[in-house]
Amino acid sequence: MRYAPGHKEQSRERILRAAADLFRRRGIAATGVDAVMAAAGLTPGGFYAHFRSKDALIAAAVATAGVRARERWLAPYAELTGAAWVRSFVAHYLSEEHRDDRAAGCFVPSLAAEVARTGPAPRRNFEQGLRGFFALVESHAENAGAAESRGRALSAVALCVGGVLLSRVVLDADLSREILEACRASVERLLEPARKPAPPRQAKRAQEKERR
Amino acid sequence: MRYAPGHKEQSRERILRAAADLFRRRGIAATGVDAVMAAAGLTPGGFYAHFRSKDALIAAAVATAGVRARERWLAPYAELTGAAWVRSFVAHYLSEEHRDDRAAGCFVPSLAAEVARTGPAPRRNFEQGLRGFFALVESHAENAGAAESRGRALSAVALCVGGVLLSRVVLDADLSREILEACRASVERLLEPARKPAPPRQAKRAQEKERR
DNA sequence: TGTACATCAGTGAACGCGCGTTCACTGATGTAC
DNA sequence: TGTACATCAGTGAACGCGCGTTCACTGATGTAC
Repeated sequence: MRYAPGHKEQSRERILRAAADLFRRRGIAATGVDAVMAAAGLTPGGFYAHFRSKDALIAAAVATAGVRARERWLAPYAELTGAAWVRSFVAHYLSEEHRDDRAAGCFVPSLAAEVARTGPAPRRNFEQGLRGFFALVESHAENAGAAESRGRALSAVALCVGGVLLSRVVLDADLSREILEACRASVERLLEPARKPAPPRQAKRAQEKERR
Repeated sequence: MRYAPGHKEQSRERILRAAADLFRRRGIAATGVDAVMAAAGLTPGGFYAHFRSKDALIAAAVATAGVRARERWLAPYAELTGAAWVRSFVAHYLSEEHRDDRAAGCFVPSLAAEVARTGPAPRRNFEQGLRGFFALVESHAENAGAAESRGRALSAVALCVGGVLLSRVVLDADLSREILEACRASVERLLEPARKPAPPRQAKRAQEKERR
């Protein structure tokens, strides 16, 4: 039905978005080319005018999912910094909404394990998205620039990813919420400035002040 | 070739171990029944004398992988406690050896995302193994019994799982090692007793003493 | 301005292949008499 | 103790189906003269 010349790039975008969504929701191996094309409003035969193979689609869709994650997690509270940013970020990332929204959620918990088993091209693109995630957390966290801030950012991301992953696999709704809550608290604790030997309660008050 | 009556249970065990290994290494959706049976030294036709379907195998293999994880991570340093146990545990769990040994490694980073997309039976078995993992960390960590120890244990597990997951997907060997190292440090920091307002350096010395 | 042809961006049927599953058959062991 | 039969624990070929991929064809748009 769509024959208009000059629209090929738009079709490609639709295919990529459909693939990024379906891969996150159902898994890469479990998603066929036919399903992706149908979700993009096209027939299976046209696929190979856009991509050389399913492997090529996987690599491109991983990159797309990374870019969409950046849009989702970077833009909304870009003006915040320090403890306020951390609080706002974990409240969204480690939320029940994000846990339940696999299709539009972060690509890392959904795709990491499967991408780790693929060839170098998808992994390269995944790594690029992941570096962006690391940089996002490092640049907004309280102790940006400090010697240990890089390691803190890496492990804060690992903790966020692990938390969402575990909260999704668990059947017990109470346990799932408990995991999210525990991870929120621990990420905040991890990204606290550690240089001050002050007891935690005073540190918390200082953060509250800064938030206003 | 194996016709001896009374050996059925052993065949079943071999199938389960082969499935648990292959699922972790190649993924659940990407592993066929034929491959599992071949790895168990049997032909594909015999499979349905042991399991009603591939779904039934998935549920049983997840349970098997959970039990084997318990053997691997519980037994070796069961006599240690507190900071010494934490140090020893993360040194093994967040090691390059574990990262590179997907087949015999922990089932959580390998299978969580895929199991989260399956039916209730595999997820139930996965959850049971995960609860064991939580209990393992909570019971050995320094602040066992404290009010916050449960949340600390949950998030420490999430951090360990996320760390291994990210270290596996990344192509850059330096970044992969950096992730593991950062997570080791952060898990130790998370499981530190938090009540003492002492600066980190003194706390570290105290842990070193306890280790001897 | 109209007509003929080329190109774009698909359609839709077909291909070979591997998957999960079924089933008729078989060799080794156990049991009855 | 020997023989006949039943049962156990598989084998191996076949089935339908869905997958990734190919290809002849087609309707809409652009270009030449």
